[in-house]
Amino acid sequence: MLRPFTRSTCRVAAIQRRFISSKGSKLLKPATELHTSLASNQALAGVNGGLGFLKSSQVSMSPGFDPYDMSHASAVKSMTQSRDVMQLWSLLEACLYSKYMNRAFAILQSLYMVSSHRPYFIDDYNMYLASYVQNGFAHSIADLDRKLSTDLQEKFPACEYDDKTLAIMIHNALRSGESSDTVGNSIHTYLRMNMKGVKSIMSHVDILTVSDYKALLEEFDVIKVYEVPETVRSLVEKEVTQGATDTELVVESDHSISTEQEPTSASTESQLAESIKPRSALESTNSESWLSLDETVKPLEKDAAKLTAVDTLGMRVVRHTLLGLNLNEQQRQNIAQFHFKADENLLNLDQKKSIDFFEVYRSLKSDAERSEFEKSLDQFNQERQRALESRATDAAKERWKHDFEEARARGDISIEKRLNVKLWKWYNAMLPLLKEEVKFCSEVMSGKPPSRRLSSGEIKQNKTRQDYGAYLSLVDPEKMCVITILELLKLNSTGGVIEGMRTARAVIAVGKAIEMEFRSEQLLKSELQIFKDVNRKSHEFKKYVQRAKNSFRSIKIEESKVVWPQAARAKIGSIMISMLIHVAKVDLEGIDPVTKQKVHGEAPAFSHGYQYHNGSKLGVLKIHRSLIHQLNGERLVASVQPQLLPMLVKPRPWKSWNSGGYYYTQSSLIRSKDSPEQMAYLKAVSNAGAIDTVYQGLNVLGETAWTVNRRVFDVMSEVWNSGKDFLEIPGIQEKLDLLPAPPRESDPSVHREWKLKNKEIANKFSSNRSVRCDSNYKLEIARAFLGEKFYFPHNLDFRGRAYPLSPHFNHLGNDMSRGLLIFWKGKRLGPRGLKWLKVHLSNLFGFDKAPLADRIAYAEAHLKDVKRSAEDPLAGDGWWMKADKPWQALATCIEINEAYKLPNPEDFISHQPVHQDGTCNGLQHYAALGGDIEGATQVNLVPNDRPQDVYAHVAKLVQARLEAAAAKGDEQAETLKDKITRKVVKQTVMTNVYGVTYVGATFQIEKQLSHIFDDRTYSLELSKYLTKHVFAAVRELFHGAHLIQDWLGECAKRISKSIRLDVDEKSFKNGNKPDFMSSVIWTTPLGLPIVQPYREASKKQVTTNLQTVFISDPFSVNPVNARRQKAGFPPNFIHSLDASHMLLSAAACGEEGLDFASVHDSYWTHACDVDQMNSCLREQFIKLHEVDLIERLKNEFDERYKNYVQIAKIDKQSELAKKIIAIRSNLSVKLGKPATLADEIYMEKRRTQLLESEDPEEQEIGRNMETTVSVTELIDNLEELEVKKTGTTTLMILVPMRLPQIPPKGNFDVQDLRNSKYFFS
Amino acid sequence: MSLPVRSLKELSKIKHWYGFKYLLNPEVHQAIFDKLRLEDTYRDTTKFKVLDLYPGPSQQSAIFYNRFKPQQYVLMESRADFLTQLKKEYSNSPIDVIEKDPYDWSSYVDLIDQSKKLQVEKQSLDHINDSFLTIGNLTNPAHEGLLMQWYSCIGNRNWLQRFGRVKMLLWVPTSSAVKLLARPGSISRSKCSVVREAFTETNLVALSDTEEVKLFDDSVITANNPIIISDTDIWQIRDKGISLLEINPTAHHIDLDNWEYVTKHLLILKGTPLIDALESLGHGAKDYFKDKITNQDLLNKSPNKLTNEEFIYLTDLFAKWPFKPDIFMDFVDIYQDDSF
DNA sequence: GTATTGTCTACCGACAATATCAGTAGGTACTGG
DNA sequence: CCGGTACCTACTGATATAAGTAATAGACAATAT
Repeated sequence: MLRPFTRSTCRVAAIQRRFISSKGSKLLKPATELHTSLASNQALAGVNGGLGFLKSSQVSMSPGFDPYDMSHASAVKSMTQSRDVMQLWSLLEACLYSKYMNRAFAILQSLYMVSSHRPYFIDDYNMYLASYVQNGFAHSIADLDRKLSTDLQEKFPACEYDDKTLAIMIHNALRSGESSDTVGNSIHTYLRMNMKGVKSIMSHVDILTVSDYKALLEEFDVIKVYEVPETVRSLVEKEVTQGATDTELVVESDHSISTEQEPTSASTESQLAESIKPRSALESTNSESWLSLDETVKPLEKDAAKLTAVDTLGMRVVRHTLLGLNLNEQQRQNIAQFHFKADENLLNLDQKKSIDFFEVYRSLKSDAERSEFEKSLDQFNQERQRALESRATDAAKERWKHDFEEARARGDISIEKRLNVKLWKWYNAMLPLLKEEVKFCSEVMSGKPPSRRLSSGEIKQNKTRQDYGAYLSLVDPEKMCVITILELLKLNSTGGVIEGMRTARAVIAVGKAIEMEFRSEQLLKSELQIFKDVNRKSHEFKKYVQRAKNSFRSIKIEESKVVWPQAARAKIGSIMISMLIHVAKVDLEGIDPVTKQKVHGEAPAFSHGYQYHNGSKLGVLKIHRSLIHQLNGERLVASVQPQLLPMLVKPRPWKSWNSGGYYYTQSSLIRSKDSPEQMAYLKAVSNAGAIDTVYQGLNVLGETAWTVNRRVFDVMSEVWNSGKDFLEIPGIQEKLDLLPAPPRESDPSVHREWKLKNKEIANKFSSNRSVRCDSNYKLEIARAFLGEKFYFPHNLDFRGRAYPLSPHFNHLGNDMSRGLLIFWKGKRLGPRGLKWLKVHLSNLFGFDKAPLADRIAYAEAHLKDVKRSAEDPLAGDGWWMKADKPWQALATCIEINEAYKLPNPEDFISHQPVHQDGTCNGLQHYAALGGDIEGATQVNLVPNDRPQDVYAHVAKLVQARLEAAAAKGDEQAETLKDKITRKVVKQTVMTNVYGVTYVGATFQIEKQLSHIFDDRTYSLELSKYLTKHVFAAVRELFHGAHLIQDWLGECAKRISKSIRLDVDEKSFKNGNKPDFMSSVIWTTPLGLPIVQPYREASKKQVTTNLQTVFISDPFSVNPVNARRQKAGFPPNFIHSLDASHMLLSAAACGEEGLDFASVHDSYWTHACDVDQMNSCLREQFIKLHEVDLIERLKNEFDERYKNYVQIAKIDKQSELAKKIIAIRSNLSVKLGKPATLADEIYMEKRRTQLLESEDPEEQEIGRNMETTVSVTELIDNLEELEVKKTGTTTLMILVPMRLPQIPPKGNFDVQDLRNSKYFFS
Repeated sequence: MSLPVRSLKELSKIKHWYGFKYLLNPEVHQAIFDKLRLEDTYRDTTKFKVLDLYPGPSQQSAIFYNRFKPQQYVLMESRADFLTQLKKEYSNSPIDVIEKDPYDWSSYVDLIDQSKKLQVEKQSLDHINDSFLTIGNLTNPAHEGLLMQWYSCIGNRNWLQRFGRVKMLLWVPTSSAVKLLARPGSISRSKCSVVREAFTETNLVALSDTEEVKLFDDSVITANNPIIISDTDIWQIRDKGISLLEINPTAHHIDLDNWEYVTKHLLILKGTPLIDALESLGHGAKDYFKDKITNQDLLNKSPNKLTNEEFIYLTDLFAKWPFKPDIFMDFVDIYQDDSF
């Protein structure tokens, strides 16, 4: 086919178009004048440069912050140092929180020795000092003054105090209790010492408390109101103005120290509650309309009438507001009885009663009411969220205790049988053990000499205590015990272990969970510290406090940079687990094999051992059989990390690379796989404020409120409780029955068969169990969130794709999870909405390749089925179960059915997310990049009457090829030719985008063909043959796409095989081949820098209490894995584009007020908003692809990898080769030894340095310098000189790294897709 | 009739050795056979049958045949480069060339049970089978697994060992020989050496002259007094040498399932005193064994110092343990992802 | 500097081998000059 | 008092482990000659 437009002419067209659209744009050179580098990317930036690419790529281009951005030696050094610093930090932090001040000071001294860290040292010192003050080690103002001056003058002379230091001094002075004069004088001095102004000192809200500010303002009058940071200003002002006249003084019973105050009695309370009047606006509507509810709202559990209301005042307000709404009697009663105390109503993890907030919300009639309701709910949820993130472990413990005591009270004989009773016993046995260990540790840590002579074993033990001791006293021992038990139960049957788990995973998981708990606790504690004096309790005021707290938390989280090293986690975890192993016992009953008598006994519940896999040992932690049975039936929702559940309030918006998501848990914007490299880029870009669009999009995703679809949940719950398998949920399995072993003397092949079969059985068994277990989690989480309003905080994978942070239950999950989720907010269907809902149903049934009208018709034709399915899902033929995605289909059936119950179905308020999916989204982006029309048509970029089905089309092409071959007498073609269905090729076409290899595809196709042909060898042979045709067909159809794919792969290969000029000899350790260190780095259109994390793994063994574990060291400097870099780049690049598209669409939809959710290439919104979303996403796709992204990528590469060299092979006889040989021998003479590749590189480096020098003379020298590289620059047809084969006649030389030519672009115009109905559908 | 014996010079032209190594000096071969005194075992050559696995260049096969003139001599070879040569060389000779892979268990079923090209006499377990000998070359370290499986077949009394105690002469990498011959207390002591001890009497007949010799226990060298083969007699020697093992199966009465479980697990912690290592056998194993074992010395021994007798003793205790774990669940099935 | 041998084998979310020993680096105590 | 040396400890890197190698074929990298 003729392709009249080359890429460059196309570029001219694009630029001209832009010229028209962006009037007055200055910088518009003709395309031919565009040279490499960012200058041209500035021109290319065009409309979408504003998205962030431009700024970001400039930021990330400046070297220095990335460990790989320097010579090898310094990289190693810096990485080693950062590892040291990280370890020291985490130890320092642990010591401070455990109040090992001496040890902390010693660590501080070590940190001080790390030279590269020196500039930041003051932060560490401040942390120490703050803790020193907080823990009451400073006895007087003068005392601390003395300490500060000795420390900074003698111990750390190169370190200077900063404004935070002063804030700490001021805080200390204020809390010293010394005479007002003394305090005042000191404060004066401190304020005068400021480095960046008084305001800068005052900005440290994490040090100064509200009462500090107040004192400074009022009592001492040394600061002005405007110098108080904004977030606390309102608090302080309020306090000042309201002063002591405030009658509303109530002592807050704070949730984490609630034991201190007894709650007020119920009677006073109700009086108080009475005194607070509901909003007048609501009062007016109050009387008339509580009849308007259609149905009675059922409470979740009726009981708990005995519970007295003991909620705090703030919550009483909430209740009162709620009662002020239009509610029916039942609802009123529920609310009146409801226990509005946040930490007693985390979620209905227990069988406690709770209110179906969703039902209440849905029954409200006016917007005003709804918004009032939501306001109250949100406020309530704020408290609950905090309680949830910080108290859930206690809740688990309480439950065990409760079960235990209940069983004992009842004199239950089967008491031993109950799981929770056992757990409670273990917990009680473990606790003293742990406490003792903590005591030993603190003795060791505080450097106390042992009271007696120690055995060598004890000395050793104490040595290891040095490693983990500091971490062990951070979290309340009770919590640590609970966490350990829960984590181990959670990990049952993971990692391919039949009745247990991998030790390595277990120890790390426990360590991590403890760390998480520590972080939450730490945040809470410091929050209490700061706000402890704030006790004024007006409704308004509470809001200020809330706001101040939130911003305080953000500061705290952003500030914390420490994570426990993996090794430390493992060590802590192993300590905890060994203790548990030691105490946790189960009672047994068995048959003595000799006497055949029944015997009773006791054995550890957990056992540490090993198993082999392919000759490698694997540490395993087995759980005793007798427990396994119990675990199967248990609801283990408690063991879900409470910090990672869906949130009851809107996630903290993303503001920087490490600030966003949960409130008490730090999460990172990007889930980097131990890649400090990408982190470095990310921080740089984030600090430069270049990725705001990313945050924007991500925040839209986080702000979408969800609730659980109760009707679907009820059906699922019923099915679940039956224990039978249903749809994708496997049934309960009693136990694993393996086949009996064949007699020893049977043929080895028989033994082998037996082993394979057993493996298969075990595999099936454990996969079934894990699926069932996972479903259990989903259901239990869903149950806990019934009637709740919740949100999913998101972050990104390393390519920028968004994922919810909460595991198990989220909208990215399987059909079951998705079927359980609906939008909290409801929207009236309207005419379009109703249509889309029908389309959605049809899509869920797999009827998605037809024109929209047909799909609507399909749904309409099945309205009767819909009705039956919706009204009695488990009776009848279960039509909905036949759908591709049955649970979602059921949810949709229910909505459609409800809608049709109304006189006008369009009036129905819909909560069902309706999906619009890209057809082969990867190929869509490829087609847009390559501009090939045929490909674009196939993936619906080109407007068409009916959607195109790529897979069917490929199948057709293959069929045509086979027919042609068969006609020529090809037997295999003849056999295959009428068997090519869509399904046969589907997987291969899909995975083609991911770079599936010929071999891989062969297996895929074989899997399909094996359904047709019985003979395995034959079908394998056929599939080999067929794969060739499928590959060829795909290649033909997506010609442009493949050229791009190849180009991307080639770029990645060259980059990952390129050498920086400032490598040093160390990386040349194996002969003349250096370690290649450069990974592929690019910037997405939104400005997100992506670094492919594929490097050679370097794992090390870490000794723990149980065994050694194999852990990768994130701070090692490893060469890249060129193969993975190459194979991964094309799909990763495309995914970075589809991620950009998604985030752009999210942001756009968010701006237009739509609820938006996405599963990468499937975008969801309310039925009535689908049209609007469709137009948004098309506009954003166009905006994204208006610029020639490939060209821009090349420019970015050219700039980033400028001056890199690569190795090439040329003919030894060529002129160039002779020249180079001559230069080399010259160099050798000069060096007095044979010149190596490293020497050549050094020479070239020298040349580029000269060329880039400021000094014109030096530049001149540089220009005249001849190096082995410079001579190649003069050759134009370098590529032609290159020889593929190695042999005696070839010469290895260095040439500048050059990227291949961009393939020509076809003439598909992305603007066309604006009118493509089926682009997403 | 005598078969021609190809010389080293001739054979060194072979390019592909498939990672195997062969002794290619006829004189040394003769010396080895002198030492082995096979005539003592196989007195009646009229019923003497030999199966030669992976004969490769088959120099040894020819020498063997010429020397012993067995009633039947079968070569089993699967590797194309060797096969063409073998077929050419022995097409009109008393030697049978079987084109089957000795790796496949089915090859033996075909050869013996189906096609009946080789008929082997089954003999009782009170003596070494005097009519059947297996010779083989498993010198490719990558195929060590097969060697170990053959060893375990001796214990199982299946495969070729179903015909009684069939002697085997196997060329193996010296590294494997070291492992197999390790005595209790040796640093190289591992499960396979316990297997050897349990099921066989294995002698080190000859080995190439490499540094690895030092890795053997002194007692092994003194007891066996092996012939040392010069580097130059073996093609592609590099630094990894080969050894010839004479394997004489013995009779045993071991509860194999439990025995395997116990030895396998204990030898993971081969340097840990038994008292601690035992706990890895299952929930509460330490407590159980501690009560049962009265010999304190045994409890303080580490597994790598245990003799097979001691392992059998432990196995016996293990078998009698009422709460012993399910030994057949002793594997992990690695995550396999098959959507579609 | 080449010939053979070894290692992969579709992207992401994701989740991991371990015991033991030899050799070495580094620190300490002791001793002799 | 100093340097040197013997001795000890901690750390690192290498090696063995089990024992069918699931299917397949070709590129590419690593290693040995």
